[in-house]
Amino acid sequence: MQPVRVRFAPSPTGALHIGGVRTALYNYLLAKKTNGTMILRIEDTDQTRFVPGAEAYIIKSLAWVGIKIDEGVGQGGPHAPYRQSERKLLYKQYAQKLIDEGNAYYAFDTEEELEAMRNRLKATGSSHQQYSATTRMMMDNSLTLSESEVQQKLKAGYPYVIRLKVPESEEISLSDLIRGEVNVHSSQIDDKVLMKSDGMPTYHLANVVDDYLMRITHVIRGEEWLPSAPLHVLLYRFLGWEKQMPQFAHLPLLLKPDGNGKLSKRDADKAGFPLFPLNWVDPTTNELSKGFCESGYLPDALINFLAFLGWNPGTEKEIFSLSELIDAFTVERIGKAGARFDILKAQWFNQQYIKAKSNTDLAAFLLTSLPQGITCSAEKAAKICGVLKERVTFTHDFATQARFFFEAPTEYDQHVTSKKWNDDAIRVLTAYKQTLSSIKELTAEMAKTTLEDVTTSLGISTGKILQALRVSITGAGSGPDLMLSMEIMGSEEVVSRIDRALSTLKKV
RNA sequence: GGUCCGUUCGUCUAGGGGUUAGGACACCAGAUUUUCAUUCUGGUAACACGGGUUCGAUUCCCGUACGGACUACCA
Repeated sequence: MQPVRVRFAPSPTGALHIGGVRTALYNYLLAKKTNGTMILRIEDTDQTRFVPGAEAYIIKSLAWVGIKIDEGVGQGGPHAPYRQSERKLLYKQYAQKLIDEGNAYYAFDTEEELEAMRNRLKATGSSHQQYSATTRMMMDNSLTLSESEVQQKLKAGYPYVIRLKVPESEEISLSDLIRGEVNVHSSQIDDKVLMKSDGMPTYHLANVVDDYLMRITHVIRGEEWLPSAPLHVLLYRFLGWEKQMPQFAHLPLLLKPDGNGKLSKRDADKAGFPLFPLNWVDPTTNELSKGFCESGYLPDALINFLAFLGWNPGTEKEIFSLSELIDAFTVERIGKAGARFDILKAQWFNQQYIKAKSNTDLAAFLLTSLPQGITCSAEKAAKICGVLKERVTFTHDFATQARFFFEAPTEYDQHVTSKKWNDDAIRVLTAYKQTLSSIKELTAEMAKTTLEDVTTSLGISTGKILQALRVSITGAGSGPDLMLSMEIMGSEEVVSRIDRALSTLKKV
């Protein structure tokens, strides 16, 4: 396949939704697969929705998940600037061309007039209340006004927009890489605003102009854009760019985990899972949106999970690194139907990726989240992670599950003590700690054989007292391999903990 | 309401005119583990419905239902 030029084009209105991350990912996969170019374009043509920090957040998020931008905001490139607000002047000439050639027109209608038009139409029972071929001649625009009236209004500084003059009756078809042929009748499309009264283009114009200028070959975006795709086709045609029109691929949506509808932040909050790559604090409301990163997910796991929401390689392999995804990816294998977001599956992927990491890599997660005042060598942290990794789902689980390595228990699980703390246990532990105290370098193997020696000499089965030993050392009834844990703690610590348990739990 | 898009186990999905409709997550059971977790083995569970086309349709066509997106001077 020829190298593609694809773009991810979010608008900086807040945190980057996970669906956006998936869109970016699919773009990226195709770009890398074909040795092409991944472009980041910021679509900030709506100045009223601009949110400070959002752009930086988007860039940071993409970097975190491992999506590298070849060209675009924060990166530069031959088609700079990549921020639409900075390209403002560019769009005007194309709008002008459309007007000059009779494919667009000025419209001076006020908001009230538009509203009145809609109400009028609604009252007559019209199926759609749009500014279109059937209504445009009743409105205040350069189609109904005389040339001199128009010039006069423009000179006088009347606010105006530029609207596309959509053909009255024509079948518009486009071929979508995922959905095949899609046909829409032009009568269903309204005369969309191309240039707003503040001089900014709308998405429709800006997106077509920029995709053309930036030589975009494939537009991969969410399904919510499918209804306006025919409009874009029209724009390419009127601008004379039909031959350079990119291929379209409209991605299926990410759906709510239960029930139906587009996945939203509300659903995520309700179900208690993150919906954004990184934590995000809304600058105006101060509201925190949780990120996958801070919630203990590994970027590779997230990517793997996301890639499989709407795409699959057609084999039974499920664990794919980013570079394996690049190799396996094809647009043909993207599905058509929306995919529910199942956080349990994401957790499973995360677990798999954590288990696959080396102990030394994992140690970083423990080391960085150790409570104040606790120190731990990298070597010891790696050992701890080694015994813990099979039982961990999130990166922060290391710190919580490793607690007992650093802090002797102050209380003991009553369920265990009430059942397992008995005379036999006390006899074994008393003898065991004595033997242990003579051992300098305790290994798991030694811990085990010594324990067996003690129990057999006392005629008590090891299994009967093991829970008591665990609770005396960790305070809990369950945890990682006890002997290995004892090795990591060292005999001195183990002995003192058994001692302490013996004195606090003496009578039951 | 209108337009467009979609519909295989609870979820993500494979498949495709004749299959015991496959896998994964979740769930359940058993085994391993002195605990929990892991791991292993097994199990429950799906082609939305109705018409065609066909010797035969889950697969192709048409409807219906249901779901979703869109319907702004937002993207």
